Amino acid sequence: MKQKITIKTIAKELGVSTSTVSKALKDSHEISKDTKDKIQAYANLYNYKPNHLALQLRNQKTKVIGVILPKIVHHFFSTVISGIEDGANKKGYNIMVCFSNESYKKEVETLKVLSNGSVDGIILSVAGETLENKDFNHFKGLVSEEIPFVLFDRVVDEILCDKVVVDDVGAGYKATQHLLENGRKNIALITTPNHVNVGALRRQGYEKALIENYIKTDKDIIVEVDEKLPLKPQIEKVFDKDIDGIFAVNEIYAANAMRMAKEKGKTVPKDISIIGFTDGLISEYSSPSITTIAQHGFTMGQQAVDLLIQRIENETTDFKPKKIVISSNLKLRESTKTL
Amino acid sequence: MKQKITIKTIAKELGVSTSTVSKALKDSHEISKDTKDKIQAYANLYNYKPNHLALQLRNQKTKVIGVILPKIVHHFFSTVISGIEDGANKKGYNIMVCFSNESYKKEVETLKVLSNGSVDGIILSVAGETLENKDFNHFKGLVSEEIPFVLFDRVVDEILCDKVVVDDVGAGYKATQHLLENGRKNIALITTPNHVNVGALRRQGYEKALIENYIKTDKDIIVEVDEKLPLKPQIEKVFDKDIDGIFAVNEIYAANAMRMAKEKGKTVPKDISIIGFTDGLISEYSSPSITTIAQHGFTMGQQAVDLLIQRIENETTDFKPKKIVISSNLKLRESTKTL
DNA sequence: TTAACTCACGAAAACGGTTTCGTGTTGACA
DNA sequence: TGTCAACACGAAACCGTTTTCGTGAGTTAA
Repeated sequence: MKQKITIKTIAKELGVSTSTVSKALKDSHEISKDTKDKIQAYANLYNYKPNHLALQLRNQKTKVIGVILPKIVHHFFSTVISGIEDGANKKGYNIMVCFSNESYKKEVETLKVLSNGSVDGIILSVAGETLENKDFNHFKGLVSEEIPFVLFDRVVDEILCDKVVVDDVGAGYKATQHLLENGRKNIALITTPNHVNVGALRRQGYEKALIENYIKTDKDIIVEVDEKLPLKPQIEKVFDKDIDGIFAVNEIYAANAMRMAKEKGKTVPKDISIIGFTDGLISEYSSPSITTIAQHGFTMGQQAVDLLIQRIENETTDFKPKKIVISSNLKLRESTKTL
Repeated sequence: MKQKITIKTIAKELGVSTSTVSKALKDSHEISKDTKDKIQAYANLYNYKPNHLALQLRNQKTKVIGVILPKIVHHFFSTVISGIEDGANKKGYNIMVCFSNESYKKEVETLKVLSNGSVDGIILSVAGETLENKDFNHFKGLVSEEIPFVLFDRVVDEILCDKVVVDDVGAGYKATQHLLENGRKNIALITTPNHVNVGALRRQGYEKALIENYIKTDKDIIVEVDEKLPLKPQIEKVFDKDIDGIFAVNEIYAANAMRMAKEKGKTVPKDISIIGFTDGLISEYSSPSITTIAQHGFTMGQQAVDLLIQRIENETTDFKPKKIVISSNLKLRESTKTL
């Protein structure tokens, strides 16, 4: 890289002190117009840019926000990033994005790297493996160092920090209720293992809706997908039973359920209604298109970053963690159309 | 944030100089075992972490790579990010991700922010508006400052820097050829306006294949989609003509074409074959699933970051820009199945 | 006994800025 | 003519770390 021009070079060239240059560039009243003009002209000519690192060191802040996600090639998470970036940008922050790839080890390492002063605060959604392990010491460390820290979507209740989540129970309830209102009685649930808390919460909503409608939950039509095994046979299982509705806790499961329905000679939504989660492109473009719960990822990202920046800038007097619950809503499409 | 422990605090507490602390923490032979033990124990106890900013300032390098993309909620781009992050991580770099949102102005601003020393190098895919404007001065500025800079996918030939692209012409050719081999004769093209160079290149491949097969290109069955107008009617237009194949230059266009085919009472792939671009989830989960050109975004990201890091670390003797062409390949699915 | 050498550590500069606190020179006013 | 304020600028400290170059004390060999 070319040798960058610094305040020192300008000072030397123009025979003034660095303080004068610094002040002149900030248009300080302390400096005479003549000198200011001369310095500013020189700076412009040589395209002077203040070195960000030096400023960061002096100001003890980086104006950078660290974001750690389990994965990126995923509609919901990329939408959230988009919201975070938008919110951050409006307040003059940049974002540094890292991925845990659902791995506990990588999450710990990444957190360590980011917490050494590279960023002013961190936004994170917990890796799958970490949720499984239930080892949250790395988060506790962060909190005790008082580094501003916001969890979103996949959160851990026992960590005392700001959080942004969707109303997963309510969403599961709404989805199931919608199927029930469509006259469906035997509603299968395709969900994640219980340690993934969002899955567990959505399941609670599902069960709540069933109970309110005096329907017994039937373990045989509930699948807890094991991500390590092939998806298809696991989903196929529920089709052995007599079902007329499916609630899947994410888009991929929903799309696969739909495909399986077709293979089994069932028509959607005539024979069977399907509802998914996450309003992604698959749901929109599949045919029939899939009714889903919209998660408002963009909003979540914005809210998360707003919370974080509040912590960063307020030198908060109020230490009580805040929790924002984003309400989700149903996006009606063809897969649950009443005939 | 809690007051961080620094080398200075340690030095003061232990009554030694900062240089001694620094050396002790690096296990320097200059320091006696006793002193080292004492200092290291203290550092561990108080969880000392060296301040990254100070190191960056001293070493004049950040170990951070800036990435600027037109958008993120997009399968291809998120895949590329994933590849970049992977490659960067392996070499000990982090990535700072920003978005131009297809806007020229934001691209210029973001570039300015990143080029003030916050990053060691930049990877970028050009914003749509910039391609339209053809104003590339901000890139030229970067290059003349000799900041390591890699363009990918949406590149500008006149900028002298490393580049990573897919073989768009070849891909367009392969796609069209495949349709021709399926016995299709009247192949529509749904593409972007010509200023988006990837669209233009894919079109070249399309035309080349037609010419080689002695088929006249018919302007009436080529749509240049205007992103500012609703997509559907623009696609509908080609269905007025007698077509039996469609090559769409991206996934969204392909999915919409498929939907329109259905609306028009045409069966895919019996009446009409459809082929898309970008191997995303829509193509995989649509039904019938859509044959596409796989773009290998992950590989592109890795290659781009490898090129960049070479530039950053080699203090390159060889100033000649490199261009890597990633060859794409056909992913056969149902939408072009021969019956 | 003295020169030479090793050991263990400290002082200071450097990275690129900002900011506080002088300070020498004017000019105005009593 | 003496006093004081305003003006325009510079010196130096500071942010946290690394690194070069001393340097004093102790040890060894001549």
